[in-house]
Amino acid sequence: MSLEHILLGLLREPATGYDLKNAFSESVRHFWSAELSQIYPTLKRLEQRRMLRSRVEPSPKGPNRRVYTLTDEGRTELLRWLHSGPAVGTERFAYLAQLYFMDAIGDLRETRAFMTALRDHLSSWLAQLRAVERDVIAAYGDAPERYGDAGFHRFAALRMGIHSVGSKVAWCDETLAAIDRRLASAPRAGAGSGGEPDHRKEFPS
Amino acid sequence: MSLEHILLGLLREPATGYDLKNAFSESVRHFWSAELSQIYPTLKRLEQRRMLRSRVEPSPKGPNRRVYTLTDEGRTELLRWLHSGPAVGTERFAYLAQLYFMDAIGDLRETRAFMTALRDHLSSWLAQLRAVERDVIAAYGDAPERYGDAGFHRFAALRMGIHSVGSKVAWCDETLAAIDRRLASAPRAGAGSGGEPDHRKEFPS
DNA sequence: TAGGCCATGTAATGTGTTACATGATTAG
DNA sequence: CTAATCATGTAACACATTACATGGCCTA
Repeated sequence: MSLEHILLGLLREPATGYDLKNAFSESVRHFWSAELSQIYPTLKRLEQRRMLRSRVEPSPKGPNRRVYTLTDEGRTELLRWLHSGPAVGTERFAYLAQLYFMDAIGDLRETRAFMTALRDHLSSWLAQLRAVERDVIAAYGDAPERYGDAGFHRFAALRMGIHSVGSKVAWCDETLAAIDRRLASAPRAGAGSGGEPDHRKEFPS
Repeated sequence: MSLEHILLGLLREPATGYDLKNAFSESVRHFWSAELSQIYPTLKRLEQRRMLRSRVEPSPKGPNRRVYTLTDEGRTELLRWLHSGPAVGTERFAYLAQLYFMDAIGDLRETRAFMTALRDHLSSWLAQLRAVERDVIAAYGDAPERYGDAGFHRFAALRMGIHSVGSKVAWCDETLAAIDRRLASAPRAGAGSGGEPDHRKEFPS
């Protein structure tokens, strides 16, 4: 399970469940999401397995806080995960599944609306990522190989987002252009004039 | 749940659980994965909700087969899903999480090995996608706007994979180059010479 | 005084994975 | 005769989402 490992990674500095939730909203959300109601039981489980230890402290604001810290076992498990090679092959793209089956609607203008909405979403995401990049470069310079270790790794992850989301925006534009050409030649509904490449055995993504 | 909707999409033609599993291995696997042990109960559930109907038939090879077909309710639900706008915001990238925390190892050569393995994986994936694209173009021409409706949508999904995976390979190369520059200036382990941009509030992906 | 943030959790339900269990037919 | 493919499923467990439940402190 990756959530456990992400929590171990974040807990290299002690934190409460609530703090960790904020870390998700701030930075981690771009590659993983989790709710408090998932974080709390997961922390408890990790403590039972002795990967974390916790103590209750009074809070300056609000109720007592339970602060978790990483144990040696936890640190070992984190390193084991990091050494286990890239965790690939679990990606899921619900919106691609929708597009893949969207011929069922039988009206390409619906596909066009879908792709436009997707493009909007992706391009605002890209704008956010570029803004972060701009801030980081302004603060630390444009040579990430001279950043600190944590900064170097995080900048690399940020760059992947920029590459990947950017390429998807480009794909939306390409696809919208193809849709418009298709609509121009057959403004109503569906079937193009060519053969039906029901390449069901082959795939997208 | 998207698996349910994907099954409804595939069941525009009648099929058995086993057939559907094969559809996953052949085409759907590039944006979703599912095991038989998940498919069978999901089909049963969909039948209970009257979105599918099934009948048992003798099989030419092997045991009897239970063939599922879409009902009107099922078709309606499929269309509802397709009309509900792009399902975004649920993407999870476990390997980015690993990279993000990989400074914990304290040896950049480990990061280099990780990125190399990731690059290998992604570029063989890309090669597969390009091979499919080549076959489709050979069979149906290079103008997808003249494909049939299903083919047009599936080709669009394929193109997203090519854009997206291709951009990730480029990102691996960029990152490996940065790692090598960094290793050249500080061959041992960790800390670069610049500041420590622990931009924990900022993020990747 | 109303709403937001701090801070904790549980319960119910839904979704997904891994392992187990069975057995016929067919191709090598 | 052996392995792959066809074909069905259950059981146990792991993971995730949504809704519920509580309550103090601070700011507008």
